[in-house]
Amino acid sequence: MRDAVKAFKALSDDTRLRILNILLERECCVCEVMQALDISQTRASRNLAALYDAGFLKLRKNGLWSLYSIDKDGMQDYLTDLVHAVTRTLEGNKAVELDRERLKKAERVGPSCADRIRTGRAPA
Amino acid sequence: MRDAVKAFKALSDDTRLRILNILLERECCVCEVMQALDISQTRASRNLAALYDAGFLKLRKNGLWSLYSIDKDGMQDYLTDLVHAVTRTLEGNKAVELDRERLKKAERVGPSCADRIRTGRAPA
DNA sequence: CAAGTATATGCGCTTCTAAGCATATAGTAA
DNA sequence: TTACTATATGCTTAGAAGCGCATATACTTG
Repeated sequence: MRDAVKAFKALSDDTRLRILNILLERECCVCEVMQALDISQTRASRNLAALYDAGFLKLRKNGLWSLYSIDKDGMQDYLTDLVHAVTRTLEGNKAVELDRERLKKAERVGPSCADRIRTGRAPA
Repeated sequence: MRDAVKAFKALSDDTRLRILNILLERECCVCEVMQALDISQTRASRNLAALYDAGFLKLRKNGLWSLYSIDKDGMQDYLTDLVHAVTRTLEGNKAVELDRERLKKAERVGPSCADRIRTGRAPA
């Protein structure tokens, strides 16, 4: 039961549902998540870790990048059910559509650069 | 999205998953929940309220009793999906089976009496 | 090797949650 | 009405969660 509680906890947060949403689109590195959701590096990293710990995601390292994606094959069956439920709850949601838009424009650049994109500040 | 988060929050707790489990068996009043899960009146009442607020339960008042049950018909579709997912996560769980056993022996008596049953203390 | 970069994490702060105790509320019964 | 009973709730406290800052870690490149 601990695992089930953990899974539901992982989904009981706005940020993490939004992350799941963009990962349903495609595999992302941390800095792409930052840009798509317009959030800080710490926040992106920590919430990805939470989804990973709960068993929803898999991680592939490529050089400096941590590439997270939904672990469609490795996931427990009941987690797959939950992801479907999430998909349904997010249908037609505005915030979630905006995240998808920003994801399209996201570049695979690091946190400092991504942060400039986020905040609109000029390069140092 | 607020509602979805609320639903997942409602399910991200041991006690509430156990409550859902016994309500899948049958409609219960608060004191039966106390006895089945071996928990206090406050705890039973508050957690039932949380599941109710999230839209999983319906409430029927009969005299002094508040009778809670899973709102199979009135529930949003995605909540139904979640209840199914819960069912699968609880399959074969020992704690949950014990709750079901205790539910069979539970009597529709009030908190003070139920508390004696729970704690094994002699009547005052 | 040193410098640079993408991500993870320790610490601290703030906010949220769970649940106990005591009490309020509402229905019942004499 | 008063006494009793089932449930809800205000107040409080202990613990957990979310996240920012600074820093550590790990990989890459010169």
